[in-house]
Amino acid sequence: MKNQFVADVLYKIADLLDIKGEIYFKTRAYRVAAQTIENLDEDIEIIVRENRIGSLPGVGEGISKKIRELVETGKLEYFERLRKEFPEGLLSLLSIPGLGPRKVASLYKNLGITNIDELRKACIDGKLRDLDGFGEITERNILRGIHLLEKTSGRVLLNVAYLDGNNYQEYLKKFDRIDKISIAGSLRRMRETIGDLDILASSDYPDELMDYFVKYPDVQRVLLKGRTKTSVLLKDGVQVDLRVVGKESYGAALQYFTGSKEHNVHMRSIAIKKGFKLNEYGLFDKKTDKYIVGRTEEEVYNRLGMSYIEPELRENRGEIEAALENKLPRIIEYDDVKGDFHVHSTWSDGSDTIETIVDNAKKIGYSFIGIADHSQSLKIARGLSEEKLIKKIAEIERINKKNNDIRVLCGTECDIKPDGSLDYSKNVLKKLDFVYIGIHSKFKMNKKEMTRRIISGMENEYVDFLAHPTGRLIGRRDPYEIDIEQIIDAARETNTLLEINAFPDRLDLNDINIKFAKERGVKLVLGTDAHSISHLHFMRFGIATARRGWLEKKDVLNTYPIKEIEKILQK
DNA sequence: GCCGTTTTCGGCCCGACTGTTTTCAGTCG
Repeated sequence: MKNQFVADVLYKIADLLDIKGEIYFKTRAYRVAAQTIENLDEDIEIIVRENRIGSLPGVGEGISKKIRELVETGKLEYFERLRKEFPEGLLSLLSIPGLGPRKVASLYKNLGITNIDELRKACIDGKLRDLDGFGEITERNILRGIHLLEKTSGRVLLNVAYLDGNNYQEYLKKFDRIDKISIAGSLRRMRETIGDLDILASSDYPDELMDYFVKYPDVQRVLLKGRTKTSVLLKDGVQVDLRVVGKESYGAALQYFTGSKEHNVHMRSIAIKKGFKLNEYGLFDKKTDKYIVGRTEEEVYNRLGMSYIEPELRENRGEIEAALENKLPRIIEYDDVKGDFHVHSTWSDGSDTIETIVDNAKKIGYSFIGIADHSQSLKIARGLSEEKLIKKIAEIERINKKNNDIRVLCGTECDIKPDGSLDYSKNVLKKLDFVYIGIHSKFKMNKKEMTRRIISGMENEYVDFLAHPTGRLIGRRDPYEIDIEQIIDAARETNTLLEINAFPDRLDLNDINIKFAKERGVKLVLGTDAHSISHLHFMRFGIATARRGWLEKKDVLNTYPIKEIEKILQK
């Protein structure tokens, strides 16, 4: 699929046009089109072939032509020309906090700055302060921005932000003149990475609340401070924004600050069409400015003729249209999951014994727990030989006899070898309660070979689940070269469930592919890939990703009663 | 550049804060 490639080119065109000083609405048009392509659950090449580009929302005549050229030739003349007008590194300057297209253009035009290193030097030399609109403070802020960008690459993983957010929220709840408080922003939507953390509160004492907010022990620096908005930088590099609004605006503000930006833009344009004005203070009559609703999010959605939209769905991927028709799926809830399939024990590279894992699973309230250790060829992770695996099956039988309130399932995470064969014989595989397969070596095969390798694995009759299907590690390793559509189709044909690996740096499959798999009739299975009992709680992030992929309870094996799961696995 | 219960031209989401100004442009979300 070339979808991401096409979207990236459109985003870059928008950035370049911004720097060129093109009108805002033109560059926005490119970004809207890019977002549409990015969120498609269909291959753009097929859409081009069938002459359906023009029917995509936000894609008109001009951009249609450009997409066609890009898909058919792999290049775009217009983009190449535009790119030649500016040096290569200029776009990277836009990712520095505080620098937008106007300032970047001025830096380039007046000082000839083309990349981050040159900008850093110019700041240190005090060259920026003479430019219109720049000063000494700007220089310092840019230097800080560069430092921050290099330290954190701008975003943190969901689990880090989740912990920071909850701890901060607990601290703020101790302020006794606070009425309401919620996490908002991309953390509330449970995106896989979080740029900064948004917290919303309502209080009749905003000044005192802001004073209390900046005294949090983990605060490194206060970035800005006002009556309604204050931002701080935590010691771990995460930025936290607190917004304070009145009670009558709380729902509208929560809706607004939860985003996504694209969801909000769409919401507001619907409000306008229906004769309203929507902002963070409420829903107002467009003509008279009279306040209509705003205390709760439900009120806002309902008054606009929509059903309530869960935060995880708010990415402008069709949820607004579905809510208008009252056709949103009832997505899986966080307490629907009855157990975990993907847990490593001391038998391979896990740090806890099966008994400890079982005790913790019981405490969580699970009705089953699946132990899936590595297979024999994965020496680095102390993969089990067939003999050892047989012994492990016996140990799990013993543990099951001692425990009536939880069922322990013995599985494996069996390696798919480069030739597509599996790392255990069928004789052994058939003795297990379930079989995960996964890629753990030779990641750099070409697309055709890698796709064939994985599909060969799935064709084995004893295989139940495909672990971390794309192999990506967020921020560290790209997905393997695979044809995800072929994999999804093969999963349906071979009755293999695709995993949503809940480990925070994997979250694999991701939300878009999950939605795609569901639409193709494939079921999914959640696994934490826990290597210690503290990782069992990562399940939350897997469920969040399932919710972002529009999954319902029935789409996820972990929500079924254990009797039914055993029946399904025996087939 | 896109789009149409305000429509084929003229809008396009909108408010807060900062730094640089002396009334506002730029950035952010």
